[in-house]
Amino acid sequence: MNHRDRVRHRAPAETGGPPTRTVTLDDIARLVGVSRATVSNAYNRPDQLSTALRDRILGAARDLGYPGPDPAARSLRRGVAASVGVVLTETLSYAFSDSAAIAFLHGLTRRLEAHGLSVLLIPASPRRDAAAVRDAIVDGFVVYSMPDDDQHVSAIRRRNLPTVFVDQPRQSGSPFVGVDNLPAAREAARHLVDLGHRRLGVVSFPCRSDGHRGLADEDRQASPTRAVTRDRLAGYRAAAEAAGIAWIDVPVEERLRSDAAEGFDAGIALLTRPDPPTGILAMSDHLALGVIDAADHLGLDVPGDVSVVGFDDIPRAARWDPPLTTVQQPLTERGEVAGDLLLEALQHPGSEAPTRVLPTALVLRGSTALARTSDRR
Amino acid sequence: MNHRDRVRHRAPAETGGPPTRTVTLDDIARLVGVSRATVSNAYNRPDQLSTALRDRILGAARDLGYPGPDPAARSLRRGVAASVGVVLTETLSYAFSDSAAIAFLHGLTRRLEAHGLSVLLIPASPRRDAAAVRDAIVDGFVVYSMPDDDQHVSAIRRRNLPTVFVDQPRQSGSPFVGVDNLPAAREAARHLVDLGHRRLGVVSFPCRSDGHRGLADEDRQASPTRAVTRDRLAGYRAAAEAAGIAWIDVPVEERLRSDAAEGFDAGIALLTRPDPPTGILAMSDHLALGVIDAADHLGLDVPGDVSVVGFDDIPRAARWDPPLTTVQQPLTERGEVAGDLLLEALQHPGSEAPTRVLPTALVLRGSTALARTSDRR
DNA sequence: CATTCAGTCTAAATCGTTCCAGATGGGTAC
DNA sequence: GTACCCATCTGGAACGATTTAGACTGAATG
Repeated sequence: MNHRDRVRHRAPAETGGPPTRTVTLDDIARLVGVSRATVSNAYNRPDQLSTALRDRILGAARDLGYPGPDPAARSLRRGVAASVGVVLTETLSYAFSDSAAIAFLHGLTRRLEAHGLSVLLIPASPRRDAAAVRDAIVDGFVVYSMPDDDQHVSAIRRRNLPTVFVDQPRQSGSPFVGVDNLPAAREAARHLVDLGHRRLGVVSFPCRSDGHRGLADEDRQASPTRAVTRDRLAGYRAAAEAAGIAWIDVPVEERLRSDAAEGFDAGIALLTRPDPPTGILAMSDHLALGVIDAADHLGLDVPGDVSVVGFDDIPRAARWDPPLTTVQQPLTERGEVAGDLLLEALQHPGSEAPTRVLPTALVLRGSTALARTSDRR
Repeated sequence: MNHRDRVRHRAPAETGGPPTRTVTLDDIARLVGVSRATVSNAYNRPDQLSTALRDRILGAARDLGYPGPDPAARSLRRGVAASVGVVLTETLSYAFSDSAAIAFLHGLTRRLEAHGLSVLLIPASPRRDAAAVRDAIVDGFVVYSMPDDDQHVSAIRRRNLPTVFVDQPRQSGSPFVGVDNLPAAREAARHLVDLGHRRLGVVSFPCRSDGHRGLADEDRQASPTRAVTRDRLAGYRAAAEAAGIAWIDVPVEERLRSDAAEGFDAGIALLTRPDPPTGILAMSDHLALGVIDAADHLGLDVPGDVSVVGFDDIPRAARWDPPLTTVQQPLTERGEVAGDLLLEALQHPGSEAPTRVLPTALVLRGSTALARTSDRR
């Protein structure tokens, strides 16, 4: 705080004004004896001034310790941020423990960095207000699987910037990329039914963001706030009912996060029921792998005693013991497509908002098998 | 003069001036008939005006589709960005394929999001210029294992913002967090030597950013640009020479990235030499796992025919077949500490710059064993 | 000799806010 | 009636840059 007016010419901030920079364009201009415009040009348009003068300016800037043109001021004036905001389900750090989210970010950044765009990861946990979204200095947004009623999403809508929605209901006029969750989940469930399983169980994402952990009653199942949850649940149910299984008899264990620990917990809960399921549908591979661990822990064989189906096909799924039967979706590609769509929207603001639905495929591996004859009823 | 000024009062952009916002604070102020300051207060200091007026203002804003105060302008005026820039080795997308980087980001974001800070991931591949760094609207930086001579790093230095350096030489006055790579690597190599291995091989990170892939000659080994590479190499060497092994006889295979494919490639190269090593030191677990695959591919047994030691102790290492002997370092904690240090530096700009050296530990698992008696010389 | 021109450089307007230092005006205290 | 106060609201000066239009050279052109 002491040698600040080594450079500063105006009066020192007296009444605690806004935090001031130590050196500005103005200071350089004054020192060299040229106009601000020329200093600006020295940085941004080297062809607009003689090399001699430019060197003199840049030299003076170095001497004064000038940090270069202030990015905020530049962004304000130019109207461009050169960055893209990303908002993900749950907390920010959670994204780095979820393979699916990581793969998505991998694809997304691959596309965006090719255009020199930075990626702003915005904290958007349900408990925080939307200040971070309002203050995000970005040219556009990517919204990844957020609850429908989330305040961050509505704050983003209000920002009125190009926005790509991933795996959630598309908003009018905004590009969308995702998979068709309902039929994909239905196929997974039908697979179990076809193998003769009649007693099913589900490990689900949260239906609401109220921190509930345990069985989801009819009421909760009625309207999950995230589209992914809603659609997969509906898919499971459709296949079950098509096979004549009463949905009310299918326990749905709701868990807060998508990780193996939660999956384990849910697996224990399901498999220690009086009449335990012989086929379990998990909404993610992380959860499914936890369920397999739980079966293991209880001395049950997978797939001998219980079959397990996941969702996502993360790399680890194929290497697990037993290898996981799961619904494959193009995780990285989703990110790439999201990047492409956003770049397109940034370049042609008024254009049509495309919808890209990516394919899924049920991958049969070792975690599912025919139900025991005795269980088929 | 009709209602066309419902939104914009100035003339439509004629000569392609700066991109203008559709609606500004000014427009709301004019419409409601109050001053700009009052509209600003409606957003930022609700206690400074009557609820009635505030509602009227917010209502008008909604009617006009006002996106809220412009973040760039706000940031300029306030002097705060509410975000932190992160620069990582290699491309941005690469970070999402490297468990160590992911764990780091996990820890970092966990700390930063608790304070409502966003994280700006800045593309800093060696091939790009430092524009993204110069334009980054942030309050501080985190620099993660970058080459010493990197232009992005010098651009960050010039920005003169609080900066935390991770796993690379600390810059004067800046906080640092990392591990002591030299002794850690030395311990890893000594472990092999103690097991009787005399013919060693190394799989290394790049010594320079020139895209070289293959054996690193003496010259290249002399001064790797990244501290991590430098220190680990020196550690391996120290242990080898202490055991009387001539370093010139130890093949160092340099690879571009830290992943299993590169490790596999390097493993093949080492193990198909005329006099193949019986003990291999890899600078990361990703590389080490690739080496194990390579041995497998060649019909060699690990650890029977060749011992392998990794570095990092990523989650997968313990679950591999055979489980990997490796140098454990606190991956997530490094991120957390980096976050803490940066938060501290942001809150107390002038304060002492702390150095935090985290502990490492050699974890003995199944990928290393006694050298065959015939190999011990 | 007048004209054009390219190369440099400058002045002033602007980007969209926030915040400080009052102004206003009605109510309460004495 | 005067003094004081509190709650509201306003004016205008920042914040630190970019950009457009034009001024000033000296040289080249016709």
